Amino acid sequence: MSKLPAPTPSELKILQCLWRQGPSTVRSVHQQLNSDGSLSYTTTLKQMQIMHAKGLVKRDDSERAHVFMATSSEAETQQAMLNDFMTRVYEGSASRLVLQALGASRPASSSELEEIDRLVQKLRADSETNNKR
Amino acid sequence: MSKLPAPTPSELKILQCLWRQGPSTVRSVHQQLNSDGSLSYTTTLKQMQIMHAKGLVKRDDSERAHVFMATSSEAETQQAMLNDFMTRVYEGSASRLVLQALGASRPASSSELEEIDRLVQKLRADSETNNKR
DNA sequence: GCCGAACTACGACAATTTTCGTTGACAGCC
DNA sequence: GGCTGTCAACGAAAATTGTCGTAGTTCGGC
Repeated sequence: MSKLPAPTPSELKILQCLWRQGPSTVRSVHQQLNSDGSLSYTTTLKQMQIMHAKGLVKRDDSERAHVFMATSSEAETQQAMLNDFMTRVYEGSASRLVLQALGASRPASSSELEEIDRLVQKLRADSETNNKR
Repeated sequence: MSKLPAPTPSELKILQCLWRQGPSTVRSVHQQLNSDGSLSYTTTLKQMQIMHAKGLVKRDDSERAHVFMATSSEAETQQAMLNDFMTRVYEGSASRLVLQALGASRPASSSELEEIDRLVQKLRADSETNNKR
């Protein structure tokens, strides 16, 4: 499995559309992404052709209007982008990234904090176990 | 205070050098960044000139070898880049970003987890207080 | 007073990203 | 059978990024 390139900002918007909607035609993506009509149809088409050439999307061309779908899941793509970002900006330190993300302007909600708390407890328990033995 | 543009990947490397070393000449940055000598001096110089034009760095040109320093602190820059990344990739959800960062291949160390834990407890306590009143 | 070394400034060039117009194919309708 | 509208493909243009060579300036030593 060869590595996919990181999507550019515009490519990411198209991928997010495909993740929300599932397999879609160019027109469908274009309308979702461009409700204000500021962009031309061929712009979206070209982007998706480039993304297909890069392997970011797969294509079913059995119908006249080709149907595109994302090659990687949203979680996989986010994880790859996050790892790159963490390496570049935080020199690989997940904890510093997390501390700053939690301290950001818009703090997480109560239930979100609970979920994070659960994960942290679990990780701490795991690390305890590994250190003991 | 007008907003600074996000640094590109190479620009970020230069900024990280300036944060580590403090105010530095082009040559100093170039040597730190390019111990293998694969890049030319003028490349680094040009980058830093562009960064100066963008306002990413300030310059003291009272000496012949100009001395550059970062305009924003590392924490401020990281925070801005993180907010942008969070918006673009996670649609603004800090918690989803945090959950994925903690679940990443390289888990945080024990003491780091403790620190995160402390912050989470504090945030939860704060949100309790705010909800009660 | 002149020379060479170190430094900045400027322009150029390739690659990438984002945008769009034009062209050619194809399906349905009258 | 020919017209009309929708679609993919292609080329091209502008902006950004990363790279470098050349030219011009200035300092210290001879």
